[in-house]
Amino acid sequence: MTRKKEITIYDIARELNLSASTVSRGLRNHTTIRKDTRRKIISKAEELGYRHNTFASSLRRSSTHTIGLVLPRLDSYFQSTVISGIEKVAKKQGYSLIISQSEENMEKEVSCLSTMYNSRVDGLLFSLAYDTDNLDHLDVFIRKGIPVVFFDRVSEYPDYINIVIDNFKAGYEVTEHLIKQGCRRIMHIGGDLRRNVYRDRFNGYRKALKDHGIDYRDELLLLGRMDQQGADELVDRMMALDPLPDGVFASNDATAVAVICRLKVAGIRVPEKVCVAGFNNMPISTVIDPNLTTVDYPGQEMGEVAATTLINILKNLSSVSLNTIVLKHALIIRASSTRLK
Amino acid sequence: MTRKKEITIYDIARELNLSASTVSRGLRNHTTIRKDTRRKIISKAEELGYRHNTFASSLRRSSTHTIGLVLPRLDSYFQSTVISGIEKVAKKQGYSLIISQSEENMEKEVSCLSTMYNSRVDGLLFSLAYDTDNLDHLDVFIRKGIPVVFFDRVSEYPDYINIVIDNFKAGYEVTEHLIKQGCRRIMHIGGDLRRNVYRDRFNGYRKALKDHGIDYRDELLLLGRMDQQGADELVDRMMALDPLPDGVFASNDATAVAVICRLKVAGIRVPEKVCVAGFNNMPISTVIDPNLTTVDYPGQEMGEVAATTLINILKNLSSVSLNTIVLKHALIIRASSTRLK
DNA sequence: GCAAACTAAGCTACCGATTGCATAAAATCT
DNA sequence: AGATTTTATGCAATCGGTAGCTTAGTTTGC
Repeated sequence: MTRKKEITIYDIARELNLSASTVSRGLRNHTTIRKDTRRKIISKAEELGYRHNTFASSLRRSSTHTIGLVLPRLDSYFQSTVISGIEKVAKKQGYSLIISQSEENMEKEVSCLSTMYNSRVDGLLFSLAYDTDNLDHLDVFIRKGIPVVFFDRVSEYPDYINIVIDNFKAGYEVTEHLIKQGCRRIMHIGGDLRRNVYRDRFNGYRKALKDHGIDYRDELLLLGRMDQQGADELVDRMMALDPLPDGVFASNDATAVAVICRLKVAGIRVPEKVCVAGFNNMPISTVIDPNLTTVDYPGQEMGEVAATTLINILKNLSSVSLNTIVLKHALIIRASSTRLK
Repeated sequence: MTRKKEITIYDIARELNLSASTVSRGLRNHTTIRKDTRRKIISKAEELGYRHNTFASSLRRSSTHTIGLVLPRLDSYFQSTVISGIEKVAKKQGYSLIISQSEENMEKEVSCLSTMYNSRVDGLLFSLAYDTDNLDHLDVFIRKGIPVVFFDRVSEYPDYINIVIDNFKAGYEVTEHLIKQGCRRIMHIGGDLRRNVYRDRFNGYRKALKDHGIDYRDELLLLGRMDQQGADELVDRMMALDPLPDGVFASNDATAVAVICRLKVAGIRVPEKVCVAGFNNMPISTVIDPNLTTVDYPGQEMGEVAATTLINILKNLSSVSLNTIVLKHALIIRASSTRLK
């Protein structure tokens, strides 16, 4: 390994007959440095191939210019759109991003957070794992005054900032739409009700039923992990019902698609016999035949808003008075739930 | 913001009447520290809520325990499986991961790399943007002896380590399969031939044609961006052909799916009239009707191997003699290309 | 019983950028 | 011109951990 000596501000200072302080200030566009001195410093820095030493700087200023991101899964299209949004904003604002996945597991989540804490992130973006049931692992962040912004799977505590969509309303809209298509036995497939996204959608579903004079029935509620494997099992349980539901509102598109596929295999027609709706508006929703009714969820935008919010707090640009930011969603009606009238 | 003072090794040292060096060594399991001294140090550290200061340590040791990852896109299912693999290994090995996307654009790629360089990553994992046509931006890494491991979209230079699958063979296999299904006018849809993945698959396609006595025809080659929008345009161009091809080998599943959807809309039956095959074995491939023939591409595993390889180099565990690691792929034959015999 | 060898721990000079305070030089005022 | 302000720069301490060299204390060897 070639180990070439690093250029420091001292090297630049020596070459220009200046002090290190001046060089340091010059590189950071300090007001007290004359313009042409600054120019000289910057061009010399380039000439020598200087690179800023983040560690020395972080050590001195005890701020790292790094944002931590902890989320349930990396290998999911939805999550990746969120990350993409976060990364774009962070890059533009000059923040580094370190990422860790909890794999939907509270224990791993705790360990991710501890890594983030030890990496001294300036702030944290956070989406909860499936089974997290307390937030004690956030205490250290609070105690140190490290701001935390939740997105998507947010916390119930009012101390944190949350970026969400109106899951209750979205759930209501989907259910109401199914009712208007003539469905009366509507099944809801969701995840752990400790997670706001699932709970709120479920509550929206219940409210819509109630408002339309339909009794809620426990046997039409199916909860479980909504990933690839989980979906199969959930669909098994659905198919075991007799009679089958005449409408299905699944809390994500992957599960809705699994439902449609299974119904098709069983020779049950969608939407004539069973209307199906999903959630998230993933690319898959326009590939499945019939195309899937779903809720457009602005992942990329959510990432951007979350990152922007956090960075504004870090830069003290934002009064921390805001608590929850609600992004727009949209019900997208497609063939899987459309019965011609 | 509460700003509580950080605990340092000096605090621990004072409390235990030891020197900072001893504490530092004790925390790192140095041999010259007595076992019970070490125990005392560690328990005192926990008691006081000490956390290791990475910056001070990085500054002193000029090594960051951080891996940089630069890839074309974050909002892609395939990429996210790779990232997931990388993250798991990095976490297990105690490395932080910082991630940046080039958005398929060489200019941004250059800027990502410069960020990575300035963040002083210990090593770099790298997959090329769509239009990158030289690697000058890697020079600084080479000069500093920072190891770089390519994956998926790799470089042609022999100085770097590459993690790939055998794209040539895979392309050959797909094409040969289509030929065996009776296709004679086989279209190939791919990306920029400067990228190994596209070039190799294309060459495999050509070779298979040749080996089976079919002339290669330029009009049956369609190159372009293979993302969501790009796919639509490519499919437009395909549909303009007269006569249409009787087989299509697309270099990713998204494009293959777009092809099938368009053919279906046009009332052209798949696979009876046109056989279609994709690449990557994304979840979408089992949703499209008919299910898509494709090549299974081990994304998660590729990420794991890339990260492991890099970390082994960083730890000097690996002779750098290895140059290319080829992972297994698998042709997965499904209905979209199966004509009953 | 005393020198040699070994153990365990301490001393101190870094790593490189930052910043409050001091100071020199130049500009402005009286 | 001399006093005062302003502007531009330098000095030196600091952030917290690391590692080479020393040293005090203990064990082993003859």
